[in-house]
Amino acid sequence: MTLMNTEPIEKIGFLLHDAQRLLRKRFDANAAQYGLSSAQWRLMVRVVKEPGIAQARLAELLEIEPISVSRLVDRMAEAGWVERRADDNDRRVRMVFPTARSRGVFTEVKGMAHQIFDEALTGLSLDQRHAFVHGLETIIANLSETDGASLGEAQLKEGTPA
Amino acid sequence: MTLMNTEPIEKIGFLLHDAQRLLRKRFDANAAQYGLSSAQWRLMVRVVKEPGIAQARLAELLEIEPISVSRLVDRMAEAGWVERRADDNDRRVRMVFPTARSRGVFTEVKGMAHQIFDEALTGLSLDQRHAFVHGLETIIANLSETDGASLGEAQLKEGTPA
DNA sequence: CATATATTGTGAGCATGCTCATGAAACAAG
DNA sequence: CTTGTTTCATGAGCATGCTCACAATATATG
Repeated sequence: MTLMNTEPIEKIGFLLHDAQRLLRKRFDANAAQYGLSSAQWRLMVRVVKEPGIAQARLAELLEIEPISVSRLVDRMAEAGWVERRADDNDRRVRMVFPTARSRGVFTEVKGMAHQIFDEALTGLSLDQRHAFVHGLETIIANLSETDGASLGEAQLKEGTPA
Repeated sequence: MTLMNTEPIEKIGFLLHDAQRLLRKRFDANAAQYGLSSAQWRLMVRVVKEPGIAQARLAELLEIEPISVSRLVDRMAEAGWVERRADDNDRRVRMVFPTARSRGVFTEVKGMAHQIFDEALTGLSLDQRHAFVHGLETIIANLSETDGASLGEAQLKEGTPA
């Protein structure tokens, strides 16, 4: 099936969707033994790296909405992964700290994720891996430029810094 | 910088996640004018290609659970994208057909998706695009093989915590 | 035929994302 | 200080996925 001379454009939407879903499923299946989801893992990484981070900052880094962070932290606090504390300098802010339990499993889960990624990339040479990462980074850069609607509204956002 | 062996590995989870999310957001933003989501679009493609397809078959093709198809078809039937009909040969089955409206916008949305994919891949040569698609297909193949838990069954399950 | 098993679809309820709206607190001008 | 604006967090409610459970139907087997 290497006769695919038709442009790969048609397929990338479905391929990207499938690859991401499979990777997330695999991570979730392995992290379930810790009671941790992939969304919670992404948040935990940030909190462990920057204890006391504000939820608004987490939303910015994770590129999800603040309300989504709110719900995620709700469940993670209840599960004992993080805890909220008030910020004495800004009473609007709820600082998020990792628990001892978070710090305990962090390295372990990180290693697990590494194994999964390694398995996912099995069969690709170093050059091929770099080419693949380059493709991902290109897509992210292209679609981040005019993050809203592209067709029909692209003009409106020209020259918008961020 | 001596051994770049692990460097791309660390990032691909987050990169894949980001690229897929951006692509989906861009599609949804543009398809919103039709009142169509990306999940509904994926299902519509299958239904237009194979009118009368059973929900169980859709679940298999879309690689989601039958219950998810059920809810999706519920909303799409209500929105006038598809309609359910009984199968005279198997009274368990609910056949799914595209409406005239579906067939009407199909080509249009397909073109829109193509434009988005084209924009996403801007700056990549044909070779680079093929290399990227090859990477995606490799990941999908690697993770589809043992679709369940990999490490969970192999090693880590020994000392199950919690 | 009768009974056991498999398949098809769905209800209940949860996780993770979203939009829209709102309250509390901080900040900027006057 | 007062007022208007911005920022931070969250409530309400929806879309899309999931697991678990179950009813209806089809199929295989004794």
